[in-house]
Order: sequence, then C-alpha cells, then structure tokens
Amino acid sequence: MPSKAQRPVQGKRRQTASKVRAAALTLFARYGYAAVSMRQIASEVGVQPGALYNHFPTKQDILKDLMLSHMGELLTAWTSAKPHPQTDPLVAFARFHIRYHMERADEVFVSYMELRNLEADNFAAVDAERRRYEAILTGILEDGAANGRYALDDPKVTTRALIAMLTGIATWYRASGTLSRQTVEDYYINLVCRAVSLEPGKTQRENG
Amino acid sequence: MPSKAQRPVQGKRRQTASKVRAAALTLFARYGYAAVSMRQIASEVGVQPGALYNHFPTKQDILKDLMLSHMGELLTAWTSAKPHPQTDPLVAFARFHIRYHMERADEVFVSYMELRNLEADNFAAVDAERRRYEAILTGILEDGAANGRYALDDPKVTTRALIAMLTGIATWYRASGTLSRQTVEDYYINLVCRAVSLEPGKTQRENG
DNA sequence: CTTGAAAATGAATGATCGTTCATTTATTTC
DNA sequence: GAAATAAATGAACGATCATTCATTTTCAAG
Repeated sequence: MPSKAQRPVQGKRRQTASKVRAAALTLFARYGYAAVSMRQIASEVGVQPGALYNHFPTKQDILKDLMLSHMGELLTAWTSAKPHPQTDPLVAFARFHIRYHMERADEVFVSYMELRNLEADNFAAVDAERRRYEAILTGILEDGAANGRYALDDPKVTTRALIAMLTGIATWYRASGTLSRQTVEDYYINLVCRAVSLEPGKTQRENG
Repeated sequence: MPSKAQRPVQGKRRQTASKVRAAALTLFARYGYAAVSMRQIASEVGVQPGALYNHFPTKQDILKDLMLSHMGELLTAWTSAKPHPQTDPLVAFARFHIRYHMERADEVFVSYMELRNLEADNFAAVDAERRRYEAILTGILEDGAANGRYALDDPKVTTRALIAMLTGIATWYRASGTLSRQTVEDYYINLVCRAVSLEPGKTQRENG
C-alpha cells in the first residue's frame, strides 16, 4: 500500500534500458569503453549479463546509443536555446557550450574519448553530428568576422581552438572544487572574447 | 660482407626494446591501450608474444615507459630550448608547445588519452610531471600579469584553457592537409596573445 | 484469472587475453 | 673458438571476454 500511487508509467519495460545506459556511461567515462566488460555493466545494473541483450544487441550498440544521443541532445538543446536577443552570438554560444558541458562531464568525456572505439558506420554518424555542431560556431565566427565585430585568422581553425579550450573544462572542473560554475564560465567567456578581440564590455549586440 | 660496416652500437640488445616502444606507441594511439593486445604488439615488431617479456615485465610497464618518457623529454626539451631572448615568454612557450606537439601527435595522444589506464602509482608519477609542465606556463602568466603585460582572471584556469587549446591541435592537424605547420602555429599564437590581451605586434619583450 | 509476450536467469560457447616457462637460438665476452 | 649470457621460440596456463540460448520468471492486457 504505497502512500502515493506508484507511477505505472510505461511499465518497468524501458526502465532497465535506461539503467543500462546510465551504468555504461559512468563506467565508460571512468575506465574507457574497451576496459569495461558487459559483466561489469550488468553487475552495476543488478542483473545477469545475458539480460543486457534484451535491450542492446551488442556492446558496441550501447556506445553508439550513448554518443548519438549525446550529440542529438546537444544539437537540440542549442536549437531550442533562446539567449537574450541582445547578447553577442559568440558569447551566447560559448555560454551555452560551457554550461552544457559542465553539467554533463561523463557524456562529454565519453563522446570525445571513445571515437576511436566506434565501428566505421557509427563513427561516420557521430562525426557528422559533431561537424554539424562545429559548423554552428564556424558560422557565427564567419558572420562576426565579415562585419568586423571579431578579429580572427581562419574561422575553422578558430572553431577547433575554441571548442578544444571550452570542452577541456570537463576534464578538470569538479563541482567539489573551490571555483563556482559561474566563475569558471565568466573566466572562459573573457578568454573567448579576447581571443577574437571582442571587448568583454561590448558583448551586447548593437542594433541599427 | 656489408659495403659499410654495420653499426655494432650496443649490439642488437636495445634494438628490440625500442621497436616495441615504437609499435606500442602507434597501436595505443590508434586503438587505445585497452584495445591493443600484446600479440598485436609482438606481431608488429615481428616477434613472438613471449619475447616482449624480455624487455618489459608487463603491458602496463610499456604504457608507463611511453608516458614517462614523453613527459621527461618534453620537460627536457623546454629546459634546453633557448628562444630568442627578446621574445615574450608566453609567445616563446606557446611556440615551443605547438611545435613539439605537432611533431609528436602519437605521443601526445597517448599521454592524455591513456591516463585512465595507468595504475595508481604510475598515474601519480605521470601526473606529477604534467603538473610540473603546467606550472611553467602558470609561472609565466603570473609574472606577466603582475607587471601588467597580460590581462587574465586566474593563472591556473588560464593555464588549463591555453594548454587544452594548444594540445588540441594534435587531434585534428594532419601534415597532409592544406595548412602548413607554420600557418597553424601563427594562427594559434594570435589566439593565445589576444586571449591575454597581448597585442600581437608587441610580442618582443621590452627591456629597461 | 488466464494468456501471451517480454525480461531475466544460469549455464555454456568459442575466442582471446596477459603471462609463464622449458627449450632453442643468437649474441657477446673472454 | 668456448663459455656465458641474453633473446626468441612455441606451447601452454588459467582467466576473462562478448555473446547465445533453453528455461524460468515477471509483467501487462483481455
């Protein structure tokens, strides 16, 4: 007799599948895909190894699912993000990227460390998404360079440099540390702005 | 009867050991430590698996050797690097870092992707070297910030941001591409300079 | 409550893993 | 060239790997 009726949402059906995803994500992030066994994942989920195959056909499919989901959610999140319309586009993108990546250290870690372990088809699919995401930043840089708002040598090189810098936060930032998320975000925004000679004070888009 | 006397240098003794290192480096960089077997390494060297154990006691020792050697050589290279004395210290360091890392993509890749696969003792040793290297840049930034040459929020955060940005070159730069090493180097130097508000034209150290 | 389907079990498959070792082969030392 | 030493072989070890499957258990729908 539960005091509040247990949600009968979609049965227990899809529950194990998402527990598998969660366990695999944590283990892959910590030990690496190749070093994690299906037995470890099963043990973490609290199930026998064979049961995993009711939800994912192979170990590789778990990795593919995690990485494609991450990229898909990242792109969706950007599309539906509505930054303050006065904010400079580069600043808006960088703030979005920093926040999203600080909140999902494991996903980020797996998604850029395990590319090597994707089979050819899966790599192509994930890499296409990654390029779509980078193209967003490249477009912003091209626009800003065209009208003189940013100073930069090459939009694609700058894209890779900035993405590497920002994504790197996930490799060292720990919520338990002394720096708050907001502080780290602000410091990195300053670095990004200066890297393209956008005066940090002038991050409001000029209208008219 | 060799036309030119075969170098009897140190016999064939250490020759296999360095072939093992080279093979392991290439394989680890391409497939990851955990995904590479001792049999693959032996096959690449042209030897039976058991022979590897005449040179390295375990697979883990090969990884430790590769990573510690890389860090040691990196620190030695910096110590013995003699940049033009008029060059701004940050520019000198960044140029050194970029060049060193573009020339050794495999070493760099292994050294920052395989940290997870080091046993505790080995990780501690490698990480200590890594921190020694980062401390060099942090020191440069602190000096420059103290006398107003650079604008930055936090030397340690800036160190991590710049190192991530610069090291990221190894993940995408290919000598076969359209961009020359010198071009990439120059673009990144501009990014670094602007990131700390050091006017790119003013990269000569002022004396007096 | 009955029925059909999905999920989980528990045991097994063959393959591959890192590592060992007695033996043979190659190299260095005297 | 003989003796000593190191390297390489080839076969084997037990452990663990991803995956399969007949069977049992659990769950959702009628």
